[in-house]
Amino acid sequence: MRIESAFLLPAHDGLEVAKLMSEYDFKAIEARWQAAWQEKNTFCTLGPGDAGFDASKPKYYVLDMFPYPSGAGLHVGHPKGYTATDITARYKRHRGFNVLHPMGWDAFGLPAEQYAIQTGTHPAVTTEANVNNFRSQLQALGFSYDWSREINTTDPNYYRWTQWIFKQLYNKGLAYQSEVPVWWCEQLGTVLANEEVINGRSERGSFECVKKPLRQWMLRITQYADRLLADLQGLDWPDSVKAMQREWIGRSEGAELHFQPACADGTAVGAPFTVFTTRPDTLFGATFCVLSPEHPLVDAITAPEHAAAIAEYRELATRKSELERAELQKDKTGVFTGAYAQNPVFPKGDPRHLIPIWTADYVLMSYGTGAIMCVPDGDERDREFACKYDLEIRQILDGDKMVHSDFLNGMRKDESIPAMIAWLEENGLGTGKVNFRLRDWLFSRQRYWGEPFPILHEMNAAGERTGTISLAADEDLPVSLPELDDFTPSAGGEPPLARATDWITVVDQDGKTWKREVNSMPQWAGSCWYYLRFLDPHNSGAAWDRAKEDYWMPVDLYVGGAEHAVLHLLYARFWHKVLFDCGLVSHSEPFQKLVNQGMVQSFAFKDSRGVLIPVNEVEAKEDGTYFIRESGEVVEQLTAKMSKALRNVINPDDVIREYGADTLRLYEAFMGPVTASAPWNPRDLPGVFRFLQRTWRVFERGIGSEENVDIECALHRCIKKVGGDLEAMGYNTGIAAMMEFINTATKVKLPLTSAQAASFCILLEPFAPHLAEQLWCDTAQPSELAFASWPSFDPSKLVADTIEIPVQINGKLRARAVVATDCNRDDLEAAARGALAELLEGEIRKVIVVPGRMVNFVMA
RNA sequence: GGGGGAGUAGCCCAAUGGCAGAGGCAAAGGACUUAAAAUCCUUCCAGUGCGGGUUCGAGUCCCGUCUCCCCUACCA
Repeated sequence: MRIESAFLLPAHDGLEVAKLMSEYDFKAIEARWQAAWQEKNTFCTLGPGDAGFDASKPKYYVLDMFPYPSGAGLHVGHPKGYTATDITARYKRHRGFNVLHPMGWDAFGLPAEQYAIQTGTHPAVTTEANVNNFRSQLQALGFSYDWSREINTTDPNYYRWTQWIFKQLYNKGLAYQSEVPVWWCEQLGTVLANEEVINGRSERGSFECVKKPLRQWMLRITQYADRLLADLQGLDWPDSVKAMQREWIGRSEGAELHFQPACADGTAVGAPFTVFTTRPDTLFGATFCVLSPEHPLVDAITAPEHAAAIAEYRELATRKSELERAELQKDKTGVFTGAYAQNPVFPKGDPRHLIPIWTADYVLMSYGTGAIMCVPDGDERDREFACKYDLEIRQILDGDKMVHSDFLNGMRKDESIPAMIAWLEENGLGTGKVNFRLRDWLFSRQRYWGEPFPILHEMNAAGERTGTISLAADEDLPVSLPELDDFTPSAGGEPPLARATDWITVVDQDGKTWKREVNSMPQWAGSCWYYLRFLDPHNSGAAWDRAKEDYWMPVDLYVGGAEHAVLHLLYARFWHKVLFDCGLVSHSEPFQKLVNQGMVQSFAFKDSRGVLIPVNEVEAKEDGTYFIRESGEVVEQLTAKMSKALRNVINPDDVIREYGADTLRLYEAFMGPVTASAPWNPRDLPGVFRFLQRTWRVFERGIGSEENVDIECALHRCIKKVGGDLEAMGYNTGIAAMMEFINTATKVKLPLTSAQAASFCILLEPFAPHLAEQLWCDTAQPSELAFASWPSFDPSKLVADTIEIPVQINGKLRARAVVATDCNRDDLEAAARGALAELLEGEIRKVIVVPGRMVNFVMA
């Protein structure tokens, strides 16, 4: 692209510059308008309490999942979602909404801390540099964020309120300390939440994790399990995300029942144990029980002659990491304890009364009660185990009917389960019970770069904790992070905050000594409520103003990646419900509509052995196949995630440099439906770039005084289509409609009228705002483009006077009839008969006439 | 094993149950040009993974089946 010297004139001479330009110079245009938006605070949003705020207008809160500002900067996946929300935000402004469209930084987290450990650079320094980089990258894309509302979770003025919300949780009894077996990751030097451990490895870094008992802070999310489940129903969320949350909460109905352990001779030994089952009605078929190796009762009931074998098995199980357990998959192992359980449905002396108790690691201590009753006739896993160890299999099911089950015989499960629960409760043997997979949320980490807890532990004279806890007073918030220069865990495995000896010790007015909590909050804390802080980001007296919350909430559109389907979205819903119960927010759910944008993938190449080859080692042949440059070996093209190793990462800065931000935005939106994943295909970029160029050329013709009917019809079709598509987030088809219009205008070779130009600029603005602003300015439109009313379309201009209607016989196209557009049923049928003529000889059974659409004759 | 989603032209992708094609890429031809690039114009191509069903009419709805992607998994 040629740069003329005129382009270098300052922005305020823009009108003159535009006249000198002969080509679409995106660089000058984008720089100019980004500066203008910033200077004029175009996208600064007023809210309740602000002077000039118009409360009569409807509101629209459109939110992106705010990013973690990584050192790698933005990649082209980020703008896919951000472009979608920006298009919608800009569209809603044209529709007269007060639009809240903010951006911020989820900036606490591990990478900055690990970088600090390696280099000594303070995480705050790294974070600030990364944030500055992210901000300028986002601004280069021309997003209409209200930057005056920018927030950063690591800002003490922000985490002050994160701590304040924690206090509300604590005061409601939802935060507690517990010595729990937790996932400990040696490499990361911290504990992790269940959700952060996948197959025994850390989600971040994929390091091995082990279970270890430690004193930790927990949040009672389980208390909200039922509501978190039930309220999913009213949300406009993807089914997949709802399904994932449902599974994660894992509600299952069944019963708990109690078994008395006994020796081989039937004498009771040890305390009764409880099992959870979804099929208590299969108790007549229970032929053994299994306790998890970690179950506390195992030692107590093990018969002496089995003690050695049991000890060895338990030792093996504890050493086996969760990873190994998962890898061994279905290969079940177990050991007999030598003890028996009394099956209460059979009398003493009945050979079916005593059933052996085994221990096996396919039963997990972390689910249910850590003990199960086994019904090999009903459960596949139990059957497999029974077969392997030659345990009894007793039939209780015939098809879907119960058999050999006394009072349950002949019933289906919908009758037999309640019947059995009633019987159990009557006899004091068990109760109906709802069980959840959801565990309480492990809420503490052993990190520096996180929110400190507003917690003080009382110390006695000997320097020991008394167990009394007090909360930091509201006026003492924030509890700021102390300065450190060593971020590694301190001696004795204490978190890095334990190194800040001055910071830790607090002496109160009475001279009593307290020590600060040295754990910190997990990264999720800040993202649990950031959407509320955006409403009132500079409020120093409260987390948010209630009137502002009342006006803006809930979030109308929330866009982000599917990877947050359970973690962030479940935690945020939990906090929001707690805030709702505290009377601090007006709705029980924060995010009304959720959309997961698809992944932007990239091409990769695979050789004949299946090895992935970096993109820069591959060249294309003329016939469209690919080969390795050095060896000449032909490789297969496939779609993969972008990764440094494959060298197929696309940097948005490069795209902006070559084609401009408008082209990048347009391409991201044109790739396909916003929810679909698709590979970044550099060959498609010139297509959208050409569209912008053609648009530029159409406007280069200047403004015409005469209204051309073809252009006018095409424009009204375009207005209708783009508006409808934007309501449905059909960005790709909306762009196609604008291309259609520009193609028509290009062919007609006449200038647009001023009104036509204005309408088209408004349609274009959400997608390619810089170019739209320039054209708006060049055609001397009054008012401000960003808030110009969306044009309306004239239905009479949408269609021609006559249309061609397909005429079918038995659903097959046989002729066409040209009729007036507003042709009625009878006239249409007559015209159709005329078009078919002699083909209609024979019995006509039925005639289907759809005015404006088609005619179908059903013939014998 | 369970759950979610997708299969339409050489490729990406459109089609309130109503003529399979809006748009883009690629390809071919032409105009312009000394030439090339750019630009403009024109053209080419599938019957919708497969098998049934409902319907006057199915890419679209229902049943079955195959393939691919994502999530999840001894959850009792």
